[in-house]
Amino acid sequence: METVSRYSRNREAIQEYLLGTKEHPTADVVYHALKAKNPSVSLGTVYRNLNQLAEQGRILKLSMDDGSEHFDGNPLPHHHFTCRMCGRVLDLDLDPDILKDLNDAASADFNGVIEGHSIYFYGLCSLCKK
Amino acid sequence: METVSRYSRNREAIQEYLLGTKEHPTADVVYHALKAKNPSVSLGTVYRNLNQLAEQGRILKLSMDDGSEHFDGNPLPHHHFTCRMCGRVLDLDLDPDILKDLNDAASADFNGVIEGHSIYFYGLCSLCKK
DNA sequence: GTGCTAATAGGAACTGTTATTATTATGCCA
DNA sequence: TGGCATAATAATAACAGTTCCTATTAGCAC
Repeated sequence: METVSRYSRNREAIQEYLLGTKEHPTADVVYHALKAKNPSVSLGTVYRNLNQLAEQGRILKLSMDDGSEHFDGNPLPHHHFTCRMCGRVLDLDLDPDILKDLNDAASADFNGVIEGHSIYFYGLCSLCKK
Repeated sequence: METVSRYSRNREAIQEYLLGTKEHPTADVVYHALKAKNPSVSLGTVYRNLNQLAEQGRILKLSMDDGSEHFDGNPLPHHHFTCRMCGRVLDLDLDPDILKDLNDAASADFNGVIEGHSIYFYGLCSLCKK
């Protein structure tokens, strides 16, 4: 079921929007942002393109602990933090050595193949800790 | 909004079911298992009690990467692995030292308070890797 | 340009979850 | 023990987020 993907103004706009923000918006937020510039976009289009971009590895899809999905314009492996007060999602970089140790430790007495992991940190962000 | 929780046959049955399985079922799976013994249970009751048990820390609620929620009768901190072929969720124990390093590394240049983390490993389980 | 097909808008349909309501059951206290 | 306040329940309606469907529009190879 391989489909060739043609140019699409909406898909471009979605990726641009994600690249231009440090936030990690939900599909709905992206939808409203796009709608501000082009009122005729459809929510279905936003979902289709977000998922397509994520499948192609051009953006990241984050499944948060509360079940909601957020999107991240930075496809490079990195980690995330969610504030339990305000719900904001922030980037968080980790020492690569730690991560290697982590996969090694997980593989230690596990009988399958560990290909990767997702880590979500939680707590209070700098604003909410006051 | 504190409510005292009384005894409930259904809640007991739900917890017993979770304790008696090594699987990590979804609410729906729990619902069908309970229904087999008592056809009059309602899906709403299952959700209410699963959430209540999770809030009380008597079970764990797992938000998987695909957005689905699974429940785990073992409330002690441990980690999970999801097979990308069959979708099964398995337990996975990690060296506590690694985890301490992980939180320390995350706290290093972060301005808020890191209270904890969830880690989800993925790959192929022992059955699917063949 | 013509023709093929991906992308689209709009809305219906679907899924998982929560809220509502009337009823039943638990457990305290006289 | 019986009465009472209220938690728990079953059934179902409502809801949110997401996917699916159909007719139409737009990229792009020729």
